Amino acid sequence: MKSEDIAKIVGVSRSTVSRVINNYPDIPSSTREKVLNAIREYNYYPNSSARRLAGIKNSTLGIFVVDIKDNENPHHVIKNDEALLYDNTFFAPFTNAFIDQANKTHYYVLVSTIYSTSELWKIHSAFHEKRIDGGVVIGSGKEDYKKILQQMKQNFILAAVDIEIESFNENKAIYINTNNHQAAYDTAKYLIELGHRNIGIVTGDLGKLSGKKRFDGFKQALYDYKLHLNDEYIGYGDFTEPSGYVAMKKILQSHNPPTAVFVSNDTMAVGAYTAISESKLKIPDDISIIGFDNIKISGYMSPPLTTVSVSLSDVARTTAELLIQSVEKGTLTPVQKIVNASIVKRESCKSKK
Amino acid sequence: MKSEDIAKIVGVSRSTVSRVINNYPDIPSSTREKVLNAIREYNYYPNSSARRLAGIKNSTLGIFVVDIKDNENPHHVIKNDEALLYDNTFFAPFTNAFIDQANKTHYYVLVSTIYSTSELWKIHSAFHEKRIDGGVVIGSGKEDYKKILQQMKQNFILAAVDIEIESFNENKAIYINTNNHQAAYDTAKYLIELGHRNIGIVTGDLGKLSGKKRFDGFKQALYDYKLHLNDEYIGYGDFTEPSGYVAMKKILQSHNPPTAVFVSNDTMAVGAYTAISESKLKIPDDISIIGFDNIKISGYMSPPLTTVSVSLSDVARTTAELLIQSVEKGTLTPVQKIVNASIVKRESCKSKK
DNA sequence: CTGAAAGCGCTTACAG
DNA sequence: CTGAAAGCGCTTACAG
Repeated sequence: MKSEDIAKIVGVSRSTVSRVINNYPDIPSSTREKVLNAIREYNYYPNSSARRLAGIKNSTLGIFVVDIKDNENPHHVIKNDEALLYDNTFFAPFTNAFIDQANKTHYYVLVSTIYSTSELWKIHSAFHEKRIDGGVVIGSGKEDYKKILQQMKQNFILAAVDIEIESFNENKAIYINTNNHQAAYDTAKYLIELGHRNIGIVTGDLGKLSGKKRFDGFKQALYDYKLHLNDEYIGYGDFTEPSGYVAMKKILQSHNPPTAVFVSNDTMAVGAYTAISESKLKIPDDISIIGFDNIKISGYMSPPLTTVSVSLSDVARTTAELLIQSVEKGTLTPVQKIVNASIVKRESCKSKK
Repeated sequence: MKSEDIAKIVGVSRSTVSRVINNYPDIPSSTREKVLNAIREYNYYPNSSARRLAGIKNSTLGIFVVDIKDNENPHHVIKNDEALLYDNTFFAPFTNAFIDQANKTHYYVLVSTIYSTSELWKIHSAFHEKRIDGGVVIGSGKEDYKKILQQMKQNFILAAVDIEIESFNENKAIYINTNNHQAAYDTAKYLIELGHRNIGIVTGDLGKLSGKKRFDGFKQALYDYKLHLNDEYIGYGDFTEPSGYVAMKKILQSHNPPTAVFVSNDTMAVGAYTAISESKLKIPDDISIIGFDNIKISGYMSPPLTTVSVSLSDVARTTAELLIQSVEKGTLTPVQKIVNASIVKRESCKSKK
């Protein structure tokens, strides 16, 4: 069944069929109705490739979930396949919310996962082969993002979530970042206001914007409140659960361990909880913990974890909207958007007064 | 940049360029090299729509995640947007593993979410518009699946995961189901072998294959072991957390509450835990609980939940493989595949001897 | 081994 | 208001 068949059935030309499909105005409603009826009756759907070729947009957006661990420190690598993105509490909510938002506006979405630098071609091929009208990259580090930009033609409609940029003016794209600095600042401030003075941090992957900003915001708060950050109180993690465990272990070996620790994401907080319990310490009586991300597990930990909530679905919706706006317009409108986050108070922090 | 441009640069015809792209044999390696070099140098990617139109397959698979709650009992409906698929512990791992597997074989994947019967057209349109070469439906109930089949042309390559079928011979497709009956049977057997005699169940959505089979397998085990299933020990849930809470509350109101309960999925077990703790009962001392699905949270509950693990990523990989096999062959090979599951013993079950 | 040409199923100026 | 025709960028018999 092609448009010509419909045309014959109704007794008009392909042009006319095409015009009603594309909602051209000057069609008498009687003709329109006849065509529409035939389309319904014969269950006709226009071939999307032919439409694309003839110049109609694809109505497809791409999501590229990058989770490259090429240079990761060996002892952090979890070799088990299952430990890849499958249970990922960061990408899954984003992806789902993005798809929903796109679907609502009648866009399809193509999802690709990228586990190594050598798979970066997937992004370029999707764009260059014209499979998508626009796409979003999420989870990429700075270096990988640069590589992505290299082969990216200027007129491609690209969005980047949670990716650090050198200079906004140089690399045109739609940038969406959560206000990690401010949120981490608030986090430290919260602990300080609870009366804590010896405060530690488990950092995230400092190669990623979120890791760096959370660390910076945290330090800024200590500085503003004239508190010293003891080197012993810093544990370097990489956002994975085992790294949270290791980092917390290290912090607990301080001469005078901190009474509160900001853990840069909830996944690491799970590891940190284990380390703390192995040291026979109690949360929050001996040590207060505040996480970041408000992943689903966090509410079920014991004690339930106080954390920072960034609405990934808000971020996803915003991204989809901005992307679609540019696609409809046919040209990229570069923007930079900061999404706020807030503290979800549960039971892992205690007043020290 | 189109194939003609490359042809001119190299000094051959479009036909030849096309032949090297499509790996035709009889091309002298010198010509092949020249063309390949030009393609690389000028960063040329063939237009996917043009290729499709000309008869090359699309290399795209569709995932249709259906989560229709049209007829759901009002008090179970969670109106909050966030409660949709975003945190879904069932679909996310499947989707990710499926995408990975497809990507490995150089397939793209289009993901669509379907929240109501009126959105079912998305599936047909993706197929009819030739956006995908094959697709998988997951999460659909029996009735919705029937509706999907209605407009599905016989030659479409369709897979269905965890969907009950009336008659395998009638509706040709690739069916992948987990061995819910056997696993639920094992679950009950496990409790019985621990010495429990008063065993209850929180059922899942009985309109779904998994819900029904789990219930059936459970009943079969009791029957085989000559145990009576007390009506008071049955709580009807629908796989959502609140329904688990309500169902467990009901069970606990029995005259002589059971000492062990099989909860048909882990999400409901979370609700059940709450109900139990509100009744001042201890798991597993007062009551043993076994779940199903081994979602990520289950290991972090207190006590960690004993549950059944179906490897969703195995299921996803199998599905992708079967789908791709059919797509490559150009015609659907109907199959029915049962994937096994096994008990993950943790701390929520206790011997009664 | 390789080019010219037809064809895939649409859309859209162009002309009427 | 509407049809004939060109064109989108490929692939693939066909012929040589």
